[in-house]
Amino acid sequence: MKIDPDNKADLSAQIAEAIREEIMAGRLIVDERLPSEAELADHFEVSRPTVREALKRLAAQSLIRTARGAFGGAFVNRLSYPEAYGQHITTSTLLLSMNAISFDVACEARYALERACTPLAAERRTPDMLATMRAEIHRQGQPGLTDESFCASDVTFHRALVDSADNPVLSYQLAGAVEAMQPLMNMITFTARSREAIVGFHTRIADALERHEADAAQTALSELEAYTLTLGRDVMAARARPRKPA
Amino acid sequence: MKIDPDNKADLSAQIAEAIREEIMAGRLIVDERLPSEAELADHFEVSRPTVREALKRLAAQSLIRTARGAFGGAFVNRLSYPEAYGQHITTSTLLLSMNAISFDVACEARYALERACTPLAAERRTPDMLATMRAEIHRQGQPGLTDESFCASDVTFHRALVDSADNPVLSYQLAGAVEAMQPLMNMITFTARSREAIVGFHTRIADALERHEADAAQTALSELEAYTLTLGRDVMAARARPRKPA
DNA sequence: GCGTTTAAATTGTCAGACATTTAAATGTAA
DNA sequence: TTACATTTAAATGTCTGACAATTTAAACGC
Repeated sequence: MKIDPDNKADLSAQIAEAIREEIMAGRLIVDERLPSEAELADHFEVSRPTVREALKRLAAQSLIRTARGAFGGAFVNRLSYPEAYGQHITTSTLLLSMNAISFDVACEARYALERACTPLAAERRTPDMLATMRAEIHRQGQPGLTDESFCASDVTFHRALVDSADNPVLSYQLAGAVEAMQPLMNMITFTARSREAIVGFHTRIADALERHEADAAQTALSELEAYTLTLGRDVMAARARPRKPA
Repeated sequence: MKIDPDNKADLSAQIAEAIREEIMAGRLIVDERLPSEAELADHFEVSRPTVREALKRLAAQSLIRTARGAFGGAFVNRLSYPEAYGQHITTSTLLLSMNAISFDVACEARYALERACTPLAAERRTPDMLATMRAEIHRQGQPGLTDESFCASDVTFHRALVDSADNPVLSYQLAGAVEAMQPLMNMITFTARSREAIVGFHTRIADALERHEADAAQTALSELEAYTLTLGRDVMAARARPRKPA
């Protein structure tokens, strides 16, 4: 780890990249301690603040963690699921919100991925997960619920559906697709009738999973997708129309 | 954006988090310029190096970009697909390599997600994408190919399959699942016979997509999954057995 | 009017210092 | 000997002040 040519880019970025590659390649393993900031500064022939900026970059990606005090320092961090979830959700959300992704495209991706989980979920769903889904369905039927709370409950329901597949890698990958849709969904006004319809779909999905019927669950999911699409399209059409209606 | 209580955590982490929330909430919009480092230091009542560490954290997540010179500064960055891809792949790869994820679990997730793309890919596949798949299949049949190159070609083939669904959000989400498997796949020794089998599955998939037959493609994918699983299990079993066989 | 120069603003980097935290080593008393 | 308090050393966290490099806009000269 001593590559630093006559590059023009920021030194801190180069140093961060050099260390990152060491970690990605497995040459720095989990919980291994990096040299101290002073030693790194000496090694790369830069000042300590520059090294620190590089380390902060790595810390922001959860690649390292730091500890103060004697025998402290920077350590290669074991990327935990919560950390990975958080980063994935952040990235996915920003990607969708900043790139004018159409509601249709995001919706299609989300439901396609969720359907992928359904066969596994139908096979492995636990009473616990079913109870979570039922609870959220019940919450979604409450009259006083705000649109935002309804959306949040919707996310919780779908996450339970995904988690029912009992595959942490799948849950991780899906987290981005499901959570990133929330800002888009939050723009929708859920009327009493549309809520009723959605609760109906959710109930069909939960029922199907309970009976281990993957196909029925997939069908319900597809119909929910189609229904969501119509709700979203109305919103997007209204948004595209700048002339405000009185 | 002026929240900084008597928290114990690093100031640079707090400041980064405060700015990150502004961006995520949309209160700082794309291409908007942040205050200069000096102004931020003044605002948060910290020194400039501390502010800089915070900004580097954000830059590492592609949330901001910086420009030098007059009228330079830090700007909210529009997260591009390549940047999002890169971050997602990094995170996914590390998550798998550092958490003792079983080959089975990773494999199951990957193929479940790929099957989710198949119906769309069968509908929308372009001659271009088919040509890419055929080219990779041809490469995979070359005799002199190293295991690593075979793996790389495998990834390219599967990415073409995913991209055929013509949904950038789907491609982005899948990138993590497909690419992160590569280190695991690289541990496998692909014999001539296993390569022949895999090429056979790939050909069946490409043929099915060409004929717009989603079901046939999914079936082939499932069989490929099962076959990959047996290959992977052999490797993992050998790894788990420390007594070296002469 | 146009090209050149100058100035100003801003990030990038450096040096050195002090503050804070942590764990090990040491010392002390029951 | 054991338990507890103190010291010490190593490391990160933070600050101050300065200079370098870069980029744009304005001033200037022709």
